[in-house]
Amino acid sequence: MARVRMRDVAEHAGVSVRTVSNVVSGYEHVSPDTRAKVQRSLDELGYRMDYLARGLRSGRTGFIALAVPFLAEPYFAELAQAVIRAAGRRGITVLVESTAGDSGVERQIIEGGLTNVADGVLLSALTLPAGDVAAKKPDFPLVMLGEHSVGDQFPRVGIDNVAAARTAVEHLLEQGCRWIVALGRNGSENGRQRTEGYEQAMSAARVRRVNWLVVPVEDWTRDQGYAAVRELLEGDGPLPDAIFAFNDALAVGALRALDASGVRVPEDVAVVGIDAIQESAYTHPPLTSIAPDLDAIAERALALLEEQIQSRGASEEAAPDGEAQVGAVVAAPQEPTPYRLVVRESSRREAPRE
Amino acid sequence: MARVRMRDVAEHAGVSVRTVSNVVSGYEHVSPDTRAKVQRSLDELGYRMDYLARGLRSGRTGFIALAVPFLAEPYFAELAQAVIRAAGRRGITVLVESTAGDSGVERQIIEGGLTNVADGVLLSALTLPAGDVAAKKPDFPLVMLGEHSVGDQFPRVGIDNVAAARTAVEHLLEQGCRWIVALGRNGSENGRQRTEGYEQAMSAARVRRVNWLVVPVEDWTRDQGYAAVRELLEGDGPLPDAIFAFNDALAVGALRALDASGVRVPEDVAVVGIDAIQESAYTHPPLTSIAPDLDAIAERALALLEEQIQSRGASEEAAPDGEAQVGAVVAAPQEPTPYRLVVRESSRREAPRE
DNA sequence: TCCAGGTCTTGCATCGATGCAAATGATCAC
DNA sequence: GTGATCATTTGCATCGATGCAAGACCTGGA
Repeated sequence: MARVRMRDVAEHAGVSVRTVSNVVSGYEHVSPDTRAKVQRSLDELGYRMDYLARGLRSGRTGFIALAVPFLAEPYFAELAQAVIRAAGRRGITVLVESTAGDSGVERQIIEGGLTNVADGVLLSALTLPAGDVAAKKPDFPLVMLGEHSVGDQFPRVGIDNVAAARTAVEHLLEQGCRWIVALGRNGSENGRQRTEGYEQAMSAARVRRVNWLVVPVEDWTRDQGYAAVRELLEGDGPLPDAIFAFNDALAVGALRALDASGVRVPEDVAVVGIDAIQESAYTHPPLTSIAPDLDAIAERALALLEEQIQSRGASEEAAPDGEAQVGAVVAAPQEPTPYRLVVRESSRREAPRE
Repeated sequence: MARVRMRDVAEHAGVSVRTVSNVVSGYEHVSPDTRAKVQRSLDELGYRMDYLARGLRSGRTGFIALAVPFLAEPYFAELAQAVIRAAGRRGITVLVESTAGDSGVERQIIEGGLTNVADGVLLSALTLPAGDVAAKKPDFPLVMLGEHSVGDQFPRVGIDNVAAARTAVEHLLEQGCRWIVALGRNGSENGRQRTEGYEQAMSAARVRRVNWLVVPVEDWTRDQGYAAVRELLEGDGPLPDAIFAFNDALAVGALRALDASGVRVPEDVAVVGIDAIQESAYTHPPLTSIAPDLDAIAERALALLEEQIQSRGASEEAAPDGEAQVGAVVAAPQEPTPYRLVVRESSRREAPRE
């Protein structure tokens, strides 16, 4: 059974190929009779659109690419799920790429490796050096997820990392914690911002500098969190009051390390994370975290991307060989998406210690 | 900057379009001179292949689709990651679909909704009724992941669910457990098989029937595991010895419920899961689980799929309007992929109780 | 009766690449 | 010198759909 093409349907129904196309695409000026007749042939032969051919001719494929560093990291998996769901509502199919934190792949994407397969790209960059994005000036629709895009050349969707970190730390301070360790500083922009939020909150609360501590890690993974806290516990000094982990994976690792050493949470050390991944409701004890609104992120990212996709179509008409004007269209800076503080046991203290 | 096409490169290099194509695709009979010249133009103009056009003409896109029920479920996320990695090694790009456990979407995929965008499909079906797959006889390359494909019409890759369940239960028996609850029976084929493995092990160990218990759930999620165990604990009877959860998500929920009720693991109740998701190494206590070899699954699934893809190309030549012969090509039943038992604290008993 | 203005339908060119087979040119054996 | 062989390069048709614009047909008003 070879493929059924529009031509086959057209012959079967006794109309032209173009008319079949009109029926399929829902063109309005088709007589009810013709439409019914064609529809019958369509069903009978089991016609299915060849998306490649349509994409080639029309310049739109109905696909977008989503690039995340590690799909196996819960946060990205949940983000991907949200994007896929939101895209489904818009009739868009998502092509998921895993860049594996390799800036080579990320760069390739920036340079348009997926253009004309995907109408646009959602990029959750991890390692990409700031300069690269700026330098490349991609000429296709692109929206950054999570990270501040340096120089704000492209729209970016995500929470305010500084504010989110500040909220988390303020919560710990409200619980009476005074000696709070920030866990997770690394080379990323995101890490820098969350560190800044931590410092703002500590500073505003007039916590003495000797009680500030920023612990570096390589990746934001459970095992790095575990290893870092393990090391912290092996020192002979007194324990901190609380740990603010830059994401939940680190927090999960921290909880495990504390548990293994018999440190009580939250009585001895309170813990807070960011992301509110599903797992965080099931840790021991359940983890307090900052919950970004993933659906809102996905929705807005797609809206922005579609905006770019449409304006691109238009601008290419207007200026066949002009400069890349994509960025300009969406010059308006985006407000950060909302987040919530989800308070669970890991940070709840009956009566502040101090 | 409009797109650079082969034609542009050809003009720039002073050769024919076909020669450019030959250089790009690595055709061997191209003189070094020409190749170098074309390559220079390619680089200079920044040529990038239009995959749609190539796919349309050649019938191969270099994409495969991976359909999983919930991408946000760690097991599927990790599976997807493994598939993406393995595909990357073969120069294949993966299109991830989330069927959301909706058999409508699954059926659509079976019926070929993605054909000629994807060269083949890897389907991890969840809800799809047995009959559907059998009835539809898809005429495109398809490999099932995880589930036994009913009637074995298509190749299927995955562990032996019965044996894996048996291994898990045998481990509990070896630890001295006698009253083991199986948690997770539901409508799925997978659930049936794991129940069977449980029964085989219990039966072989001559455990009294009164100590058998299979607890049903709707989905294999943390909250279902939590709710089911919660209910179990609220009964006034004595506690079971152990819980065998059909997957790690259920086990995580179970652990949380036990923890919340002050039941000690493994002293009071031992717990074992299946999947060995990354999270399972960080639970309280760390969870014993069955670890399928995801890389092996991904590798083999891709190998089988490529085999089908190639043989399809061939068979279409041979029999332009013949029946779907895809299934026949891979008639040889597949051996299950390997798995390991990963023993952690949740099931380790110093001295058996009984 | 004729034309304007609308609906409905169609043919042809085209998107950017590759399959096919033939043309060109070089090399070699006889 | 001549035909055969092989490497190299090319032109043309084609994959399956849509953009475009014109053609066919119908209606109602002058």
